[in-house]
Amino acid sequence: MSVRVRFPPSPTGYLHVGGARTALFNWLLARRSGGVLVLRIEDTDRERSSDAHTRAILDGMAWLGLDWDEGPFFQSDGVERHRAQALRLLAEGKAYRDFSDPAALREEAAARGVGHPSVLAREKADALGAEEAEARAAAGVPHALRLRVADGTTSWNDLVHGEMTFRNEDLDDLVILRADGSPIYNLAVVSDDAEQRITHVIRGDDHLSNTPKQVLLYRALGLPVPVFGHVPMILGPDGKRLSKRHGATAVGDYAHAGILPDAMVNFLALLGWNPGDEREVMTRAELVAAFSMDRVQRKSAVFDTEKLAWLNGQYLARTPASELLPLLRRRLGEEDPPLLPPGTDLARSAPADWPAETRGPWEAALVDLLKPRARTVVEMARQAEPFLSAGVRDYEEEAVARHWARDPAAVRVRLERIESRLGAVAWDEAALEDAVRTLAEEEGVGAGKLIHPLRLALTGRASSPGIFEVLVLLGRARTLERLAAARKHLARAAP
RNA sequence: GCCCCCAUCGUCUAGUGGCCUAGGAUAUCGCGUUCUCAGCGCGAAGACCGGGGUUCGAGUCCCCGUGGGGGUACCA
Repeated sequence: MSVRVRFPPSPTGYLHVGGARTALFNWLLARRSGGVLVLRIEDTDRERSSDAHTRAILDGMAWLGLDWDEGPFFQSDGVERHRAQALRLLAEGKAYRDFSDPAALREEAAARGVGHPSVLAREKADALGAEEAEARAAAGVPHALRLRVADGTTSWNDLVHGEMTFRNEDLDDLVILRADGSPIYNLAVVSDDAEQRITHVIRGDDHLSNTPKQVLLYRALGLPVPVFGHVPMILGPDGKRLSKRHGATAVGDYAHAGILPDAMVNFLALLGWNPGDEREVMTRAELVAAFSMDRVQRKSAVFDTEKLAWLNGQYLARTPASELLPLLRRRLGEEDPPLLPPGTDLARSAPADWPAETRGPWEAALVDLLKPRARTVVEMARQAEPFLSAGVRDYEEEAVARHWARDPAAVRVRLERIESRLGAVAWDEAALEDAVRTLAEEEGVGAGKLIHPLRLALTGRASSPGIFEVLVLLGRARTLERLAAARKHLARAAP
């Protein structure tokens, strides 16, 4: 029998990382086993569900590269089936009508010290008798339907927790159909999972205590019980369930923060699972090949954004410039103020004297320079800034203090000498490096004494990619312009 | 309250009775490479929640406690 798994998000919000991880484990299992992943939108909570949320979730899946094989199905399309099954249970005597008022029932249960209100509901139903119940129902008296849970225990063999057993007395005579005729979640899920012939239910362990109820429902309905696997939840840094107050929890937030989908998938896979060896940076194919439910952790995991950032940095360094370019371009447009007018090509920021014929596209060279030292696309955008603006916007205060302020007059002279050397030298890394180092020797100073002030003059910052690479990327004309501007700035500061 | 799950470095984890003076990764710190930053290389520091058992031997099995999490709805 081939594996059929499902991912059933509620469209009551965006796709959050916990959901994404559950989706990923299902996807991994499906792909690993050559099975099928079914996407089902559980939209029965009409109040909170919306099409916009459904789209957001689908977008999140698409971004992560998690494709599904069947669906999306909508749970709301199955309500007639759910209702019919509830009624069938009633007809078979496996469920009963509950005419009581829920609030009153709770109060009475509390007053009498009865653990479960449903035992009262059952008492009342039994006292009422089947005939009277039918009469009332026929008269249109509103009532819910409850499953009659027999004594005994309910067990299943969980893929991650092993043998699980619950005492039925600790379970409710759960409502399966509300007084308004709408089916309750546990019934809808069981019905849909059976309808969609789901063989493995892989979900968060917050569903652990729903499972015995669902097993009871499968049995009552005479449906095959799937295999269950309850994966641990994802926690915030404080050890509490991950939620909005921890900051970014939506998958889209991470896309926006410049995380690559492959990195996110890799990171999520490692949250509660490991391949059994010491690999960490793994491609999708490697993840699929290595995945197995029996290496899923039982303990919940803290979502560590630092490690995500590290992993993302690993991916950035390995991703070709051509793939990063569109992401960087979009991000540049999102900066405030935009570093690049949205929709514009990055190539238009290239210096006029860039020799594309020998060095290839300027924007690709830029990305290759930036990507090894950035952990996110957002960082790349920030580091790209000095290469995009017409001139240096402002000189970092701290950098000025360190590299210029001590002896502005001397710095000015040195910049001037660099400027005159660079006017004539061939514009490639080796020649530039030679020119600068030769000058340093002639001046009798370490190369750093030239390089640091030069970096500040060209980028406005104390740190950047290697200075000679920066020079190459800036081109001669811009370099000379910026040097002149820097000298002017220095002259104003210390005439 | 009741039911359930969980418990190894700050974090993600390896570990399925002797291979553990507990391994890796990240984060932190130091050194090196070097024009800065990042990276990379090397190194340091850092954990078996507590108590009882079982056993020749326990991080590994059992019990209790403690802590954390989930559930307890005519929510999903």
